[in-house]
Amino acid sequence: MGQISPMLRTLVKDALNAAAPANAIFLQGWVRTRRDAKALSFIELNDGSCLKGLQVIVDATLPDYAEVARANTGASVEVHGKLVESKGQGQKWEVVATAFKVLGEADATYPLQKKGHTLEFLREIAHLRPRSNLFGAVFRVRSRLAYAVHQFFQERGFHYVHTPIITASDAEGAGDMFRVTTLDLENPPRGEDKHVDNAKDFFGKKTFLTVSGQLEGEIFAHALSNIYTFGPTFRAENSNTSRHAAEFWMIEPEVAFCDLQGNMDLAEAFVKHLIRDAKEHCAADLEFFAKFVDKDLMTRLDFVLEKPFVRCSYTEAVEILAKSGKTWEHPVAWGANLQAEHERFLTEEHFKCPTTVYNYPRAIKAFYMRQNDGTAEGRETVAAMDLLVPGIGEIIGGSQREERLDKLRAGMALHHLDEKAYWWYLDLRRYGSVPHAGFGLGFERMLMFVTGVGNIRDVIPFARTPGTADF
RNA sequence: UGCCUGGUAGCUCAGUGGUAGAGCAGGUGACUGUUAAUCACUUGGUCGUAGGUUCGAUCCCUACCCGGGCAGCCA
Repeated sequence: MGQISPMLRTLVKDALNAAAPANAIFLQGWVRTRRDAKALSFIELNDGSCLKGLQVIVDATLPDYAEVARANTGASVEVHGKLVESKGQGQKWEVVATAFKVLGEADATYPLQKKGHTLEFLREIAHLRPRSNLFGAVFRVRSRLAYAVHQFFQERGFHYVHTPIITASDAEGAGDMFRVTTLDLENPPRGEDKHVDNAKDFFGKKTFLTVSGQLEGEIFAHALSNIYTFGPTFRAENSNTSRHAAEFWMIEPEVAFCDLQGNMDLAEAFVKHLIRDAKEHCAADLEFFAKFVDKDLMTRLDFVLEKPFVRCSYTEAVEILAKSGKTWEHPVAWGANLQAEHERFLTEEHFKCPTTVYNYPRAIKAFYMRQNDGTAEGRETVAAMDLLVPGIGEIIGGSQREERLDKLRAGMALHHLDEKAYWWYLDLRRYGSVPHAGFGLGFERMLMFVTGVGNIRDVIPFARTPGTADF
């Protein structure tokens, strides 16, 4: 790895980082652009190993020179040659070819020409866009951060739990679910009462794609103490925004013997770890984003790394919003949910910093969140938290969970949930219950924050949004 | 789902109530250690779909389809 061999393929990344010239090197990749001169041709070769390409010189006297005419933008090629210091400006190393071969041509219909394309157009060619500078960089960062997620938790003694993708829990309150069925939709089996007989379905009951692994995660936190999940999640909501997708990846740690404070500490450390890791391991790609996507990217990332996040209770937040002198499209009142405009004001204008809002009104939060003790009549709160970041809004949502059986049952009653469906969840409170807490981080939203890319469709390889499931 | 906005050449866009242009890509040629190379010439479009208004619609109106933005829902 990282070696230059005359026989084995060398990655462009390793060639560019070479310490010394090499008499023989072998490269394979795709042509980004070709410039022909009278006596030679210049070919920029990219293989996705890094942002930059490697300049290949093919002399017109080379027996293989006829191949160069076929090496248009997008073609795949292989090159044997010498790695030498460049005679031209703009790059340290270049390869003088001794043998040159086109493996797969790309004719004039190749859509990714060497010019600016809109993100909208590139989405329509999602099978080719990873070959562009921007998307190559985005998906290298995505890969690296997925690794960093595991690294962060594994180094802290967390165990990775694979929670189910198909679930029968149909009321977790996290959103509308996709139905999973093998029934014949044209002619489903029907019972005596003419209703569809779900007992005849594959699993013997109604099943769905998961909206969260949290409840199953809690089971494992009650055994392995510190766990996390990292997998695909599905929401059947008709959301048409730049930060919602029907299929996205979520990271959900769940920690036994942990309260809301510990949860907020973990969330902050986690976000900072991911940013630090991207800066360290994806420096060239981040510089590209800073240059072409978001001029303020580096300043923002540094700022987030250096500053402690602001923590602000929901009640304080409401007071700040009420006193701001702003006119709100959605009125500010204790008991109402904070709207995007409110969250944006807090994190972008008031605090100008990632902000964790905690202790939300009980009535607007999920049944499993822990009821805070000693709250005023009519102002009951739960130990919930949302981490808001400038530009994106909510990136993390979490809470301390209700570990007391009687309080949990009261919460379920409040939300009109059937205890029978949650018998195993209630059992966790019957047998060895412990205070515990966790959160969910939207992986794509984190990627948007780290890359500056403004649309969730552009940080996931093949986006699934309402009306679109191509590729 | 609601509101707003757009759909003109392969791509990025301009344009006008009298049936259309530029840049890039493509083609031809010139030139050059070039670097989104440069220069000259050149190919290329039933102006999203269906109706309507009008002597006449790419332009105005309506509906629909598709893209995008914002909001709600949330991660």
